[in-house]
Amino acid sequence: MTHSEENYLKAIFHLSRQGTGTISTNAIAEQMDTKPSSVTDMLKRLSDKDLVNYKKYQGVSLTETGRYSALAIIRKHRLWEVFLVEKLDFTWDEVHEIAEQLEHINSEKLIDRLDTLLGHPKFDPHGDPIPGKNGEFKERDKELLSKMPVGGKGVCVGVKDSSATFLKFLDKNQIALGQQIEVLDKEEFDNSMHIRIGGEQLLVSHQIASNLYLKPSEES
Amino acid sequence: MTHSEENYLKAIFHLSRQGTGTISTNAIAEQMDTKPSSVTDMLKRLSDKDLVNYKKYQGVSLTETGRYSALAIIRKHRLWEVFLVEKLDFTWDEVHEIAEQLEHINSEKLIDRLDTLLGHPKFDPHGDPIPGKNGEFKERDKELLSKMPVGGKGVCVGVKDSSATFLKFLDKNQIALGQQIEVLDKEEFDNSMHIRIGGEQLLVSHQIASNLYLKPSEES
DNA sequence: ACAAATTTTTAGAATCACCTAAAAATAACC
DNA sequence: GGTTATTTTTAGGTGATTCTAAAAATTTGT
Ligand SMILES: [Mn+2]
Ligand SMILES: [Mn+2]
Ligand SMILES: [Mn+2]
Ligand SMILES: [Mn+2]
Repeated sequence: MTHSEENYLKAIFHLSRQGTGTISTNAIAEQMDTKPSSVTDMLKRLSDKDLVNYKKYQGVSLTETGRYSALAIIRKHRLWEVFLVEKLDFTWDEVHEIAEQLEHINSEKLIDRLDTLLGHPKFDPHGDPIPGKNGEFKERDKELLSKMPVGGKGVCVGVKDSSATFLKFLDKNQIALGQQIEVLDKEEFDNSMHIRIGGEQLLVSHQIASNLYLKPSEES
Repeated sequence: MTHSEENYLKAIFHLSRQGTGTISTNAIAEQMDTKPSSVTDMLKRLSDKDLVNYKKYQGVSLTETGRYSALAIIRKHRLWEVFLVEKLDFTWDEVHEIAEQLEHINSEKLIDRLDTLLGHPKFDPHGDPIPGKNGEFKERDKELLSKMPVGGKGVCVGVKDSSATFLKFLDKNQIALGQQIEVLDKEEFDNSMHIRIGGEQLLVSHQIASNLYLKPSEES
C-alpha cells in the first residue's frame, strides 16, 4: 500500500467515527485538503483493491480489510506519538506532524517492539485509544465539556481538536489530561463556561469547551 | 527532496568513497538496481536542483549541498540503526532494511533527540562512523583482514558487506566487532587465512577476510 | 415537478519515477 | 585510424497522484 492510500483509509476511518453512515467525496476532500476529483480517482483505486465499498455517487465505506488496515496505521501513529513524548521529551503539540511520517514505516516487528518498550500503552498523548495488534478498538467513555450540565464533574481525558494552537493554549492555562474539572456555571449569552480546575476557577469559551473531553464522574 | 532523490544522493556518496574520481551512470544503476536511463533522468533532476555536478557523458559528483544532504541521510540511517539495536533489541542483521525507511523521516529535532537518547554514538552497529550534525565525517582507521600480513593483529571494527547473510554467518562463528584477531597464516592456494579470535583458531576464506575490517594494532 | 444549487464524476493535462528500444557518444582494440 | 564494443543518452510510454475545467448526477427549494 502506498502512503497516499494509507492516508485516505485513515481519513475515511476518522470520518466514519464522526457523522454516521456513508462518507461523501467532498468530506474526504476537505479532510485531506485535496480536490474532490482526486478523491474520486483514489476511491476507484481503493475499491479495486477491496479496501472500500464504493459505488458512484453513493458514498464510500471501509471494507473489513480496509478497516483493519486503517486501524494498523492509527496504531502506529499513536504508538509513535507516545514514543516521542515518553522517550524523546517532545510536547503533545509537537508529535502529530512527525507521527504522520512515522506511521508509514512498514515493519511489524518494529511496532511490536516499540509497543513493548512503551509498556503497551492504551492511550496516546492526546487521550486517544491505541488500537490493538489484532484490530481491537473501542472508543473510551467520554463526553464533551460543552455538553456537561452545570454541577457536572469529570476528569479531562482527551481533546477533539488536537492542533498545536489549541494544545499550546491548554498548556498555557494549565489544562492537562488527568485533571479534575467541575462545571460551575454556564453563560447563556455565549455558552462560555465557568469551570473549576486544579483549585483554580476559569472561564472557557464554547469553542474551548466543545473541544475538551471529560470522563464524567458517577453522579449520586 | 523526494525519497528517490535522497536514495540517489546516498548512492552517489557511497560510490565516491570507493573508487576515486567521478561516478558513472552505470555504476549508479548497478548500485541502485535500476536502469541507466532512469539514472540519467534523475541526474538531470538532481543537477537542476544543484545537488550534483553533471555534464552529459562526463559522469557525476556531489556538490557541496549534495554532499551535505547525503551525509544528513546517512546520519539518520545510522542513528536509527543504533536505536533499533540498543533500544529495541534488534540484531545487527535486521536493522538495515528498517533504517532504509526511517532515514527518510524529516525532523531535525527528532534526530537531535534520538542522538541524545543514544548518547551521541560515533559508530553504527556495523562499525560505520556516524556523520556529525553539521556534516563532519571522517572514515575510521581500518584495514581489510585480507590485506593484513601474517603475524598482524588488530581489533575487528567493521564489515564491508553488511548483508544479513554475511552478518548471520559472523554471528554463527562468533566473530563480532571489538574482538581481537591475529593472522596466523595464509594459504597460498586459495588465499584463505588462519586466524586466532577469542582464544579459538579459525580458517576463513578470502571472501570472508576481504569483508572484515580491522584496526591494526601498533607494530613494534 | 421543475429550476437552481450542490455534489460528484469525467476528461485532459502535469509531474515523478520508472521502463524498453533505439540512437549517439565514447572507449577499446587491431 | 577505423571498426567494434561499451556506455550513455534520447525518445516514447506506463502507472501513480495530483490538478483544472467541464459535464453529469443528485439534492434542494419553491
Ligand atoms: Mn496525531
Ligand atoms: Mn494523537
Ligand atoms: Mn545500513
Ligand atoms: Mn550500518
